[in-house]
Amino acid sequence: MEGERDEIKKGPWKAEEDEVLINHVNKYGPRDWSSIRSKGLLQRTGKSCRLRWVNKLRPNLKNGCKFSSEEERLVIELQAQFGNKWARIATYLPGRTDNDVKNFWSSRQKRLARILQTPPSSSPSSSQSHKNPGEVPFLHDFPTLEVPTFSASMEEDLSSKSSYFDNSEMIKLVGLPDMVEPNLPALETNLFQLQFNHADQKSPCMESQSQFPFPHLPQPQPALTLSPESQELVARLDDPNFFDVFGDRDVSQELGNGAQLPVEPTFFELESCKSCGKRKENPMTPDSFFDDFPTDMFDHMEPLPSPSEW
DNA sequence: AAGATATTCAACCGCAATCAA
DNA sequence: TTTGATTGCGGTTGAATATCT
Repeated sequence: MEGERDEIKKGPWKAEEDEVLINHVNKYGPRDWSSIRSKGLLQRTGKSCRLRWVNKLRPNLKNGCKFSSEEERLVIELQAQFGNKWARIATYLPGRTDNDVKNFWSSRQKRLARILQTPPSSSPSSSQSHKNPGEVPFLHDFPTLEVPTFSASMEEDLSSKSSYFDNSEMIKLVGLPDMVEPNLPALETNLFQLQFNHADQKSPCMESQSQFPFPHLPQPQPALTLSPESQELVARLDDPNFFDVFGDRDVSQELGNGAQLPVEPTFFELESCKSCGKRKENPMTPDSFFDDFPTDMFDHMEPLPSPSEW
């Protein structure tokens, strides 16, 4: 039985603990984390101390500040390039930690998964409204496929997301039964790249939104090629019927209000970070481009042909 | 107003790399 | 060279909060 003095404290940090940690860093610098406990300053592990410092106490952190559109774009591009190398990606985002990036990506993936998932027909009490009840369910009833061979970059991308999507989940999300490369994140990345390329060419809005200097990114790898099926899917972005793939749900509700067409760069409203902590009060700020489709763009869509005809 | 559901985010864990003795 | 300690990273969890019905 160890005395209370030797017990390791876990859980949320108190202000007093933060203070002790900050004092330690001021004295000795951000190192020797284990000595904090060995000196009896805190009952936290060195690991915990380091994490606290890196994620919350370090100066110049954008704590509580939602990712700007520029940051979102960067994360998406960098993730496509580096995979889930959050620490590396975070180095491109001043004031953001690997944990921030990781959390951003994780919640984003969950949201996408939810959006792309067809509501189970067995849940009529689902919170989704149904404008066209009984319409073609797009994303279910597909057989679970083995993950096929990908290009190198795609393999990495896919394997690195194993915790987010298992194979069958991935297939479901992509919803392309005979798609050779059922890689949603990669596909999404391509969609984004299309958008941003589009924006760069057509709109001055994006420029005006780049209000702070981000490092120049290495060129995205051309290995992110899509299968013909994927390319067709991407090409359908300009097709007003494209989002019929979401089936009969009232997607617009899920996608949020104030949305605009993705090809118009104005869908990214750069959120000010000056008053961090108010982020919830800016519903116009998108988390992803999916949030920025117009709420009524799904109102006049016709069902796509059955996926088997794609 | 209340319960259900979704989202966010802080913090933990395990593992690997690095360092120092 | 080995070994134990430390550090860093990515994945995961769960509580708090927000949103929806």
